[in-house]
Amino acid sequence: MNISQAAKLSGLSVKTVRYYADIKMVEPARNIQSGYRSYSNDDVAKLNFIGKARRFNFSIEECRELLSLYQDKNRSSKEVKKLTLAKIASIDEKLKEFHSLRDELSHLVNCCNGDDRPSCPILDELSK
Amino acid sequence: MNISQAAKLSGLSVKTVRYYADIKMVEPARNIQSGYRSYSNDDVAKLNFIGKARRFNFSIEECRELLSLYQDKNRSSKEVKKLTLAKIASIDEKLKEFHSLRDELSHLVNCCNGDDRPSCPILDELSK
DNA sequence: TCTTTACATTCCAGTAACTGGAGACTTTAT
DNA sequence: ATAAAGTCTCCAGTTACTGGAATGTAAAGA
Repeated sequence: MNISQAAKLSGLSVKTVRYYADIKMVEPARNIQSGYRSYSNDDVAKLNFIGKARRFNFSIEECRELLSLYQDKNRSSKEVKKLTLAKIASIDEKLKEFHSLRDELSHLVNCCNGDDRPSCPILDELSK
Repeated sequence: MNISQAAKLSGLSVKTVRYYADIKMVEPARNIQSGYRSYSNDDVAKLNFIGKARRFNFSIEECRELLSLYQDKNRSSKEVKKLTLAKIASIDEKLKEFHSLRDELSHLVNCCNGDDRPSCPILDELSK
């Protein structure tokens, strides 16, 4: 199938699918006449896999790792679990950051009367 | 003072401080002989301000806005509050995303025995 | 004073993961 | 036959820096 079909089936944009071909993550066959990329169902499955992994916040490099594990029928689940646990830990980090950020900002907003006078605790805090 | 001093006082890297000069956010005076950037206490205050705002996840463009409000003695607190509320909303968005991401991943990890056998619910889920 | 060392400058390239657009070619539909 | 839609490659831009090379200046020690 052509790239737009593959894109539609995998829920990715054509640009993104082409990008994944460029970086050799999913390299489709080529139609010899037209030079068009020709995607198999297998290629689409990989695109799907990558799309999901990206939505799970795995980086492209991590996706590459996962993909090779995915394609290796003899792989163990240990490595995948390790990778995923590390990912969870980094998400926890981010969560902590964002929570404290949110708390600080909402505290500041609550102190700010938000009228037309120049007094503003948010800016005051920022400039301390 | 020289750039490294300003960097130290503001808690930013020299590269970053130079970058902020390049993009005309904090433009220090110049020593005519040497061509070295010469930072005033006021410049350092601005750097501090920007550093904090960046840590609060404001973008460079938003920092520019805040900085101009900060430097405008006649500004109202309304605009700042508006900007900050919008920022909180976007943080809430991110928090929601990360929470559900975390939940999904930890669910998968709990299902995965993590041994040397190829069976792995994480990859199974990814490939669905 | 000379020299070494530390600090400064500019400019170019690279990061992550795409996205947008130009110009050219192919396929499909009318 | 022609027009519209799809595809190709290649280049540039995004965000907010970071790293490095080549070069110039300043400060400290012998």
